[in-house]
Amino acid sequence: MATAKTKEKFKEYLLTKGLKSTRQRDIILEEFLRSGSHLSTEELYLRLRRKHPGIGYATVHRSLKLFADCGIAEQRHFGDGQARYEPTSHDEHHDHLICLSCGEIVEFEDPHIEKLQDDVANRHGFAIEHHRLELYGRCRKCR
Amino acid sequence: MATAKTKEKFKEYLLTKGLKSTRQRDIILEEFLRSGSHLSTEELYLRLRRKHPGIGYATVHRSLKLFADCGIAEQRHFGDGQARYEPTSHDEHHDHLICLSCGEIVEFEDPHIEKLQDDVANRHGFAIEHHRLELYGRCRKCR
DNA sequence: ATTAAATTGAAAACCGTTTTCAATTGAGTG
DNA sequence: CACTCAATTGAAAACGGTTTTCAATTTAAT
Repeated sequence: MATAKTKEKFKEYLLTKGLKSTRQRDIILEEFLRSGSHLSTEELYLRLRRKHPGIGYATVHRSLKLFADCGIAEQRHFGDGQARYEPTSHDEHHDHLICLSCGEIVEFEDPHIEKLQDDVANRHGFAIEHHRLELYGRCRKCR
Repeated sequence: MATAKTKEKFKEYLLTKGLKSTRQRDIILEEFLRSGSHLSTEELYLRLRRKHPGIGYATVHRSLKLFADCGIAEQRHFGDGQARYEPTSHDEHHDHLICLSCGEIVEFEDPHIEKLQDDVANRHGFAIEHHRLELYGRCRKCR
């Protein structure tokens, strides 16, 4: 858990951009890192409200965007029409399995697939910046 | 171009559901099939308006959903926040390369990748219903 | 023709996201 | 420690794509 390092990186980012370190940002980042992956803005906002009723939705929203700009979070879109954020993992890039029944989201890595994707891109003359691979179905419990 | 067959399938679908065949639906389906892939509701609506100014946005929207329910169209979401529809292809399943500069969308097939996806799903006990693979980057012209 | 149900177009509602704005706070400066 | 000024905040409004509502119209079966 590189929580300290992540906070460091965020502080660094704020400095270089002339932005300010605030109580709210600290609290939101803390909760974001504690709460695990794939949270929507709404979900994070609701969690925060338990202990910090003063923090507004807009601030949560803006903080998540900041985290993404800074590189410590990534925005994702699964099929349900709302943005979700996950802390940037410093391991291998990963993709997602999503259960259509219970909503569970499982991460996986497969370098072999990544390689084949690069091949496809090359074949079409594309310079890939990022990709998205999601497998939707029923998890072991739900089927 | 299995246009006739597609129209047939749609008529069939309307019948079995007790829905009605209308002038508007005919026109919208015609234009949808003529216009090629990956159109948003808005885009299709604008095209239609040229020759058929009477047709409303809501009707285009509802027709596209009907087409999807019927199985002759599929809804997609690429990164730009609006739904796009493409006629269901009866060939191999395909995925997409999307150019971040010009918005061009190229289709590709790769059975090898599909196979590896199935392997991943099995490993995690998932029964896959569908998947989504999109490669975002710059196309040959744009880079 | 008659009828009942489905469909239509315009406008309003919806919902997640983003912006506005006045009040507050953070962090350098004298 | 004030002081200042830009950045930030929370509430509410605006936004943009999607979906629904509703009265009028059309369809298809009688």
